[in-house]
Amino acid sequence: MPWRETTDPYRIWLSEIILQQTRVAQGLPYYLAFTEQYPTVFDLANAEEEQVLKLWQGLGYYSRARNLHTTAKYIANDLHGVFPASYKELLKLKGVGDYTASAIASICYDEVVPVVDGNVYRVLSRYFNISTPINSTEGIKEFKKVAIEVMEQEEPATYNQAIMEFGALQCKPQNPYCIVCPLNDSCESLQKGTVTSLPVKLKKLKVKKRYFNYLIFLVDNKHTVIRQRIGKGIWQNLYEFPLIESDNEVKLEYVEEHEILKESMSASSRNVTVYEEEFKIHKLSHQHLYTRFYIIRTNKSPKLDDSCQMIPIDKIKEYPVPVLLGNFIDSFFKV
DNA sequence: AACGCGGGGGG
DNA sequence: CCCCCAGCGTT
Repeated sequence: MPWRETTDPYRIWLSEIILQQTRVAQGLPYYLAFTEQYPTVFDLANAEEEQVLKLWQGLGYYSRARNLHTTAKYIANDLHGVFPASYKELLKLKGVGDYTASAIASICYDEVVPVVDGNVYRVLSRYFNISTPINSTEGIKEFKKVAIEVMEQEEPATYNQAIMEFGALQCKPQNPYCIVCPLNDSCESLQKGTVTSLPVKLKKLKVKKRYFNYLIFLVDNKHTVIRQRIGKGIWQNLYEFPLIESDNEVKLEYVEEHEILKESMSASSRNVTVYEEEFKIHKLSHQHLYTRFYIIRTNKSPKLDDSCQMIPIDKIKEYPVPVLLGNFIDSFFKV
């Protein structure tokens, strides 16, 4: 892995942000793209947020990209490009929490601070047979304490990366091959037969259903309308098409009668069709989006509020969009 | 202390 | 269908 070949704090920081809640296989191409496009923290700081989000497109948890950019500007402009060099100071950076601060401090500055990520929770909970839920306040404190106690003092960078890799390759979530594990003679959960039930994690959230009705304007077959998502919620600062969200499935008439469409132009000057009757169900970890796309062909410029902008269709790929819309754009516009 | 936040991959 | 992933910020 390329981030194992450097101790440049910029690259270690970048790799750790990308890898938060993200598998190495998914994050690696993004790491390569970011280091290519932005070789230094100054290059990243000088970019527009929209460009950063575009390069981040598809990786999810977009607050990571926004915080990444904010922190890059802070380090480039206020700290003159010099990263904080301790766990305590790193922790103050936006988007850098306990795990990431420990990772950077140990890998770049040889500080003896343990990383406690999903892998480490699993290894420690099994080896010491600890059933405290890893996502409870108590569990977080308990595992951090244990991690500090058992941490090797000599090579913190190697130790931290090793215990994570041990969790990823040997002490795997499913079907760990304990018979060949080098720790099997002292692993408490293996002795007690609790390996498959550890680590303990508290309840999962209920998934919410939402209905997204996207309006795809085709003005003279050359322009379309998009707007940026603002405020709270999913996909903050990414772009999307004008959206009618509803509590339930709606019919074509509902969309045609909706004020967004009614006020945009007269019914006689447009033609509304459904792209695909079948819902496109986009699954996020906490909500399912039942999505339909409505194609609105017209020769007149629609009157929409100031948050919307009309753009040439051949420029649509320059805007950061969620995967759901990226897939639609690929299949519908074929650009 | 609980919740919101993406998307992909494996069993 | 489920769970998990080199977690963090907000409420």
